[in-house]
Amino acid sequence: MNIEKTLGEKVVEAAKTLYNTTIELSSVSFQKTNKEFEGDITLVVFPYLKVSKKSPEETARQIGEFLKANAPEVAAYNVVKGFLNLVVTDKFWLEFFSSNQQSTIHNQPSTTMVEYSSPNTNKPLHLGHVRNILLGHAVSEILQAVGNKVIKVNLVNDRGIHICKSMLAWQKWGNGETPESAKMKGDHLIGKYYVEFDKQLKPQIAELKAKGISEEEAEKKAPLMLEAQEMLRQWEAGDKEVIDLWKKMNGWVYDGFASTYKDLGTTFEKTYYESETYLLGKELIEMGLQKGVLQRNPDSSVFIDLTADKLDKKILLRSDGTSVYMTQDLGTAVKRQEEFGFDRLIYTVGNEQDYHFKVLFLILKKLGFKWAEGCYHLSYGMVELPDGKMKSREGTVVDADELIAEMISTARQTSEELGKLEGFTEEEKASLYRTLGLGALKYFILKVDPKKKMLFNPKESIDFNGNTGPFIQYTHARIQSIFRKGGVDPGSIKSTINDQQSTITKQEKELIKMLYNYPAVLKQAATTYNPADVANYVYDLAKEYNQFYHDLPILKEEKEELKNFRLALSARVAEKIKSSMNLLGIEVPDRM
RNA sequence: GGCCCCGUAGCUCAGCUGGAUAGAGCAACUGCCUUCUAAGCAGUAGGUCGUGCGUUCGAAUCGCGCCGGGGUCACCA
Repeated sequence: MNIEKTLGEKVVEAAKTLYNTTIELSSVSFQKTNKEFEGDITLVVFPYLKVSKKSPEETARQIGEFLKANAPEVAAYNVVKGFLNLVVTDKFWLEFFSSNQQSTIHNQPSTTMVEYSSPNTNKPLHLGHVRNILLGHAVSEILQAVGNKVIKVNLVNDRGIHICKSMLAWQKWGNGETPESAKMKGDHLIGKYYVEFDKQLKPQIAELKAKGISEEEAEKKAPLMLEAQEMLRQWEAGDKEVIDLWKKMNGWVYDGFASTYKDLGTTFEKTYYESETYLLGKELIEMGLQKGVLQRNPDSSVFIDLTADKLDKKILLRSDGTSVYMTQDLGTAVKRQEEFGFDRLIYTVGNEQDYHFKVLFLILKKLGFKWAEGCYHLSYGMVELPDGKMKSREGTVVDADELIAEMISTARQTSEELGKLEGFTEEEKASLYRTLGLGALKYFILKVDPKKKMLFNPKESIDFNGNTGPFIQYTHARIQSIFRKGGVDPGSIKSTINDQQSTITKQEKELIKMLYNYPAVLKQAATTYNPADVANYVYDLAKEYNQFYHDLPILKEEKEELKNFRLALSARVAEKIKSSMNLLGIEVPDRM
């Protein structure tokens, strides 16, 4: 059931009959009719003037007349300048609605791996990570909804100098403190020592600088820094004491992350650890050298020359034979391909790494991996605060756990003020506040186009009115309330409206049209990896429903037939709100 | 400096595969709860779509230049 296609074919016929010309079906495109004109679907006739050799108005009129005579779906038409507005019959919409069919979308199912989150283990998650996690999760859900097999993976950066900093600080000043003894989440505890390290390091650097050593040099030569580097060497050498400490402290961090992931409602099929992948990729270097794709410097470091592709030269192996970030990413990608045989691999990583991924994918192609075509960098903009960027070092970060707690508490406050929760147990209330607080946060982040940077104002961004998650959740709760009041089971409403004689109101038709559009929206969101398409759709749907709800009686409608139709319509809208929101990782309550 | 991204109402964002008088929300102002949840609905006000050329019957949308903001150009990750 596809009205565009049906009418498009008729337009092709019209061109044949009226102007004796063959036009391609694919070249016929319709758009939504503007609100201020009558009609559902509009054909812009300007492109056909050359063929018709008539004025825009006359051309539109002729095609309109043809369609009205030959397409049973067209009830009427009107012409405004070169715009042919077509009114689709109520019968068509009602039949679509009562058939309860999806206007199906064709999609090549594939196996898609989505990498997201990818945290460091030396500090807790902040708002930037939240955007990453929500995006990765939502994109995974959307891809799955259109029929792909999705494998969600996380790549944890659990090794390196930054972790040694936290370890060293804890060793020196921690007095054996644990998350239990400090009553702190593990990731926050580690973060505390990471900050402590920096605090202790600063005076050392200042001291060296006072002796006339350059800033850069001072940072490297400060005693604490030397100790941290020594610790990293011991880690790489497999020193048992260091490894044990590392395992213990990472364990704390993972417990902390697990709880944040749980709050955000995401899970991973597989977690990769850099401590296990950082040596990967070296054998690719040998292969690349043999293929002549890579070159070796006199100092025996290895690089690839991408200047012909308007990129730079990139080192892939240091002169001491150790690998770099890029090498590791190459190796990890190959390993993943071997393990899962994906068709697509999506990296959810901030846009500051655009260049890195451009290079990564290009090297994979040059090494001869065909599947590199299926690699994609889901690049997203930063989250900025009113006073600028978030920087961990400067403490200008919005902590994920604190933010979540704050959203939940605001939800509680708002709910208590409104006082609609009579009969709720304390647990039910607590669960609702979570649903609402997290709904507000997730929707706030996902409604904006991923590739754009976004501004988060802690004071103003927590809103529950207007274009927000709770507004949409509220609409769902409202619908469920109707069913409760009417003692109706939404699953078993029989809408037996007689579509021969009945007409539908503007509000009803708009809702049916939106239900009709859902698959197209989903497809669009999936092909552009953009959850914001779903977010904007579900907002529009909720807004449209609220209008319908306000303007027309549902339970109070006296005609049984019409009442059932409106109940059925409400049920279908509720379903769509629920499934759309679930794609965004947002739950919808039945009461609020 | 080279390359990449962005610039739409006071604020936060839609619209961008070219189409009609550029849309929402927030903030401001005004109405609507003895009627299915007012976290709602309706309305007023707010825009030379950064700017200048160009392509086109038609440009917020495409191209080029300029201005402004951000990112990135490690044998760091």
